[in-house]
Amino acid sequence: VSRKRRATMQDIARVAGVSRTTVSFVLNDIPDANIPDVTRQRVLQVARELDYTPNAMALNLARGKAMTVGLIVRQTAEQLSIDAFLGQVILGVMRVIEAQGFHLIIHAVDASASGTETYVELVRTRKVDGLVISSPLANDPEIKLLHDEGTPIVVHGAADIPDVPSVDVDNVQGAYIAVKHLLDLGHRRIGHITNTSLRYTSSRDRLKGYRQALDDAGIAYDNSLVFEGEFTDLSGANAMHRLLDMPNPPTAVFIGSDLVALGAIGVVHERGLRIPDDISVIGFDDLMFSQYLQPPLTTMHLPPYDLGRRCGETVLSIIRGELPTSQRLLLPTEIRVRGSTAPLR
Amino acid sequence: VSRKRRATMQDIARVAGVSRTTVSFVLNDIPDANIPDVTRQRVLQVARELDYTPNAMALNLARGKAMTVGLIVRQTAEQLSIDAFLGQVILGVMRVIEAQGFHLIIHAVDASASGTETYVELVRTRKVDGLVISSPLANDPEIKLLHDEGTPIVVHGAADIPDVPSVDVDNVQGAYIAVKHLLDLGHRRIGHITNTSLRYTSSRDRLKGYRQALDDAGIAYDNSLVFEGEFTDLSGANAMHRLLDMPNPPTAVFIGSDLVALGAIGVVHERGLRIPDDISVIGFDDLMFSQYLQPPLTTMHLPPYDLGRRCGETVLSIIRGELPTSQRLLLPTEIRVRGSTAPLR
DNA sequence: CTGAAAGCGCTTACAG
DNA sequence: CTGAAAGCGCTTACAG
Repeated sequence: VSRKRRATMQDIARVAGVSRTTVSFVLNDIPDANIPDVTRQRVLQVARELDYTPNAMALNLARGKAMTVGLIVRQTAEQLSIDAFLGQVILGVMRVIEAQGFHLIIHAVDASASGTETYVELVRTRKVDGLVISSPLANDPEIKLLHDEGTPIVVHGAADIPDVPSVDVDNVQGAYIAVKHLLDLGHRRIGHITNTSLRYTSSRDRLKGYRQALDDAGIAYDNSLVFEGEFTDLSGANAMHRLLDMPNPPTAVFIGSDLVALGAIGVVHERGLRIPDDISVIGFDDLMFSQYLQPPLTTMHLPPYDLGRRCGETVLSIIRGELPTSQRLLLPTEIRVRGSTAPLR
Repeated sequence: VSRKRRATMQDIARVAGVSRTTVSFVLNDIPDANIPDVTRQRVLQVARELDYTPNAMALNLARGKAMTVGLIVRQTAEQLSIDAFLGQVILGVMRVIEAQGFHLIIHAVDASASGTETYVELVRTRKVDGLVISSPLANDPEIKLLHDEGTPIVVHGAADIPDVPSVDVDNVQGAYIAVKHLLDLGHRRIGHITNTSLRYTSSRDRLKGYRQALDDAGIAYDNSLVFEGEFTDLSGANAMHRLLDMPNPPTAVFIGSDLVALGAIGVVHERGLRIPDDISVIGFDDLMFSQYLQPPLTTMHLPPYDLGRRCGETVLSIIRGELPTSQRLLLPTEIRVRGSTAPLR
């Protein structure tokens, strides 16, 4: 079962009795090269007979483009396993770039690792023409570095790196809407469990929205009502325990991630409390299963596919040398009011 | 912000005052080339100064290897969005191949599309050295074709293509265990909703396990108790409606996918019935959220990360020219008994 | 209209 | 020990 040697342009040239140049011109449909139709047809015919397919490595080397973009996912194995979004984001990026003849190399790097040598290598070796970096930390030094070197790069999920184009969901606004919803229901003592460490901008922005909403309602920010989640259900469970252990626990809680909410909700049930009767819960992300919880989870819906699509469009436009129209693209989020939130009793 | 031109071996050779050959020998640490240490150090020094990184396109062209493997996902956008496994499988493949210096190109192709021109192109253009194909249909003609042409290829999630190496979960055994569990609880009238169309081998194998378990218990197979799911919660809802509309509905149902089960469970609740009191439900896949349902879903646990890992190891060994030790690798599945199944009343 | 030639950046026998 | 040269498979000015 040895691999059969594939035909090259050289082979076509030989069989068709023309030069490699002519073959290249015909196959690439070069407009200026006025190849007579007889020659053209002959070349095409031979190419078909030899089952010719261009060698991408040679072609890309000659053209100086890898025709590949890298998608860097900054998450640990665990986070990745439960991130229901990833598939959609990947798909969005993929569809857009494949439509332009590019392919997608995906690479995961642990959030903990410095990661310098991993994805920087991808661009230094020119295996990729550009990068989409998902969920980086608040200040990844490599990103700025790569960007300053002229690497086409777009950040998804964090946006405070100066000058680097980014696509993100409007976390501040989303969190604001979520907390506003609770306030409108009459809640005044509202807890918050972040989606992850405050080293992540998503987490910081959602906290900011939470604070703004409270502020606008004239409620003082109480730091003892805020706990950090860590992308996991377990972290949500821990935080909820501490919230419920308080002498004066909140009547509602805004959780920055449906996944984290899952663990938190489990704890509420474990303790024999009822949602939303005893405590209202609103999440963030609108994961697929959120609507199936008992009661269905009120949450903020994100557009993961669109996020991927916009990321893809942005890198491509930078690669093509067009400047992106917007340096920073914020996609809106939408509230999905379901059964887990109710008026304060 | 124009991209700065990166140094080439030529540059190093010029600056260090040696030939490109010598540079290549030093940088690649060729054992036979007995380069004197002074020369070696000088070359390495210059390489460092020029911030040299080899050009992957040139290197790969010269070596005739793309150092890339493709992961083909045969799912529609919708399926992909809710497939919580994908992330883990991708990660498993990635970790293994990156450890060997390879990268992962991921490509989704609609289950409906014939898909000939999409991923076959990936290998014809030599953009990838091998392929992992996930969840193909029962008989994808391209796979056999590629395999016969000598393409290193491993199939994940279907395994009845002659001679083509595959890695899968033991679906027959898993389904058998699941149904056996219901039988042991005293159920005799057991419905089945498949995970997807019977064109998929996973679906067929799970149906087979269901039949075997019934058979071993001396229960005749009743076709009217079996409905096809389609990877979606909605399809599960539809099937459950039909099951419950029967004059003599089942007391338990084995659903070939937790996702499909989600829809089915919703219908049970909608109708005011209780799980497991009125009907026992067992799923398959053990998705992350399954344990959080009310009641927690009894289901069969799969090892997605390991599946990815084994797939990666297998393609790599084929690429390296070692024959895979096992043509067909079946990973075991484990039952997770939780609250959704109970003894027949 | 078409070919010879140089180039993309690397590898690797083959000579000295 | 090290260099000149051919090769990987393509592109693309530059001549005729």
